[in-house]
Amino acid sequence: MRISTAESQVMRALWAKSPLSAEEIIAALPVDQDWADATVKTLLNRLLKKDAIAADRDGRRFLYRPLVAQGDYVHAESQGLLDRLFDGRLAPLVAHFSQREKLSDQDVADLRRLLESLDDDK
Amino acid sequence: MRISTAESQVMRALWAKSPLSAEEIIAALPVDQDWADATVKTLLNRLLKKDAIAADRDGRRFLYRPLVAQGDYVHAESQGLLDRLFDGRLAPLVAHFSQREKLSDQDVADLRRLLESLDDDK
DNA sequence: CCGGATCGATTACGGATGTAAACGATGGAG
DNA sequence: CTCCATCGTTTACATCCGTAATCGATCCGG
Repeated sequence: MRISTAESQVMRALWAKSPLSAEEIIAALPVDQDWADATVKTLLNRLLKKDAIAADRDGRRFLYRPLVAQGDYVHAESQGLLDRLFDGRLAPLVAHFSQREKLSDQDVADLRRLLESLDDDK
Repeated sequence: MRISTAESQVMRALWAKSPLSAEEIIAALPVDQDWADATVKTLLNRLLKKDAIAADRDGRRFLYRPLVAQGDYVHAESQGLLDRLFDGRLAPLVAHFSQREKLSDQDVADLRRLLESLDDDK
């Protein structure tokens, strides 16, 4: 059962902090993403139906929490993109970005550190 | 106007080689992706309507060629994923992969080379 | 010159998605 | 006790997507 992009915004909020009430989730969404409350309610219900989240009653309201691990979702999505666009491999994606948008110094530094830590493992 | 995942398979074929006739495109699609001919025709028409490709008459048939540059598409998709899942930054994605599936030696080597070439630019 | 094969164009159709209003239960204010 | 505000639930609806059948024009073999 797939999590759509709109739904992923809700998951995002829950992955950042949970459990949260519907109201809190609405508040936690990016400002530029201004959905009607009803819209978020719909997304919550769809996620419930997909067993991507669970709801625990807390008085008259519910507190929601993720059932799908962020890592699993992120991995599936990322791998899907790599498969579709980069023959499933990571380096070409990084290469792509290094040519288009210059990588930020921050990114380069992070990547460098990452590779070093890989060395250490060996 | 967005290019869907199914449509992107067709684009993939055209980016690899163009112009191609519908028949050639069908042949060029991955074997595991066995669509009815009619399906590919539909996708071609949708892509035409979206101005993602163009068709030039060649006798009784058409030869199709991409109008959208592969780089542009790839960039939009990739950036979208990064924005949705990694706060728009690249390093966290790489970090993610380095934790889950071990990066292949190939990938690591490629990344290392990439970073070195970035150094050279400076 | 005719009928079948072949193209592209048109139409179909169920399910997912984005977006949201309407409805029904219920708890709290007065 | 009653009525409104507030939740979650149900229903709505246009569009997109995946998948494909059908239709109409046209070319080729006989």
